[in-house]
Amino acid sequence: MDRTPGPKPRRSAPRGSYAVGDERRARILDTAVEHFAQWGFHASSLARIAKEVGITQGGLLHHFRGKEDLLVSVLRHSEEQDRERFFSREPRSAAEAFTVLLDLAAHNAARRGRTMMFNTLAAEAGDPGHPAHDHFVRRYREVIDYATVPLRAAVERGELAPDTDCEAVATETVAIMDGLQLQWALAPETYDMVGRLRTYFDRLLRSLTTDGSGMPERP
Amino acid sequence: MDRTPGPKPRRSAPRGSYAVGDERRARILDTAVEHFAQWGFHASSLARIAKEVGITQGGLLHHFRGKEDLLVSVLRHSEEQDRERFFSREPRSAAEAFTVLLDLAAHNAARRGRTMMFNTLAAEAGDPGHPAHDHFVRRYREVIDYATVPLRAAVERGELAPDTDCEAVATETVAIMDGLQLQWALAPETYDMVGRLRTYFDRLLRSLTTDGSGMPERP
DNA sequence: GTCTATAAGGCGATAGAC
DNA sequence: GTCTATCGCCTTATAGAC
Repeated sequence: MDRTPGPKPRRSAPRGSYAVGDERRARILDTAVEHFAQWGFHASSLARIAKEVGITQGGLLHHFRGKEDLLVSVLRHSEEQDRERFFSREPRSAAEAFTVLLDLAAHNAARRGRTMMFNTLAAEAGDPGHPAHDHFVRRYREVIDYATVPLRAAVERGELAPDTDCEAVATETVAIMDGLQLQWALAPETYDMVGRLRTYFDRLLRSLTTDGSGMPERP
Repeated sequence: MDRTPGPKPRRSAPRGSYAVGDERRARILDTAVEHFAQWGFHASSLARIAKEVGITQGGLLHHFRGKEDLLVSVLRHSEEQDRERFFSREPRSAAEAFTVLLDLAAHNAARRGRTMMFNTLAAEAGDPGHPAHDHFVRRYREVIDYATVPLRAAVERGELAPDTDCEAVATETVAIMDGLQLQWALAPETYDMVGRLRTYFDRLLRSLTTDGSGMPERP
């Protein structure tokens, strides 16, 4: 489905033979995403994942210590990609920050498996005993903190109303994105997730802006 | 459906509980909620549910045809309760409609298992092969339609801005509630879900209210 | 209404061959 | 790096006793 474009030697890669091994590893990760999306963590099966990759369960366990290790690896891998692609530099205005989130939503709509995986795992992880519980607690803390920064800066610059509760807006923004993703997942072909999000940002920004100007033109 | 041909009117027995024979059935439903919450559908186990109820798997299967029947029964039972409690009469204003939703959020925060079950199942059901897929597609359609009605009425009465996209607002409101529930589920003791929702409604209602001064025009 | 027994199969993890 | 074989346990569903 989606090929990871940048095979970078994260661990010290002596001799080229690692490239081959890493590609198999990457294929396992991609396949695991689809399975965690459809089955969640508990009901996913290493044997089924391995079979789809074209190896056996024993072969898969050469690359990952066990099921939990696979899950954590998948989550880490996925989110590192996103961090690089969307959150590597600071937006220069609140409107630009929202535009980045619209790009993210569009990207998510283009990778159904990964998006559905996050829907399912984020929900499952509410159980304190879930192997990804701590991961998601930390993730939401980070994401909301990150989204709060450009809002605060915009308030400082007088771009947004001075009494804006930036963390509340950030929380709400993350919630809306998750909620729309949940609805989108039920009918991905017909549901305009990005359009819904744009409508929301449009009104949000208008209500936070003192002079009543809305979002900039869409890219 | 199982047990339909009973002469006993299980439905609308307003005096707080079930006939003695159906009490076991109700206990199974309650227990199943907790298990579907923690494990989702696929990874839940009839034997574990039965054991917690205090019977065997075989005993449980006397009340429900199989696992899917149990799931459908749980969903139907849960949502009928909510429909009666929260959505049996039409709100008189947009503000009152939002108040009902705040009550619902407070109620959800007070029944962790059921709320987490809906988080997990709604996410899992994105898979078209999931036994609750059609159920959730229908449910979101109904909920959004239902939420749209009082908004349209409020626009007609001049209570809200005439250019309000009522279905968009309804969609967004449902999304926010789901998104906040997802975050709440990760830390139910410390997360003020109702407060967050109230903050959102406050700003939403303010931005939708026509007070005659400088409401910017929008396509 | 609940039990036991059983069928037929899937699970994760480990061990060792090559 | 991948295979096969295996362990012990779990799964849903059915059949029949009481």
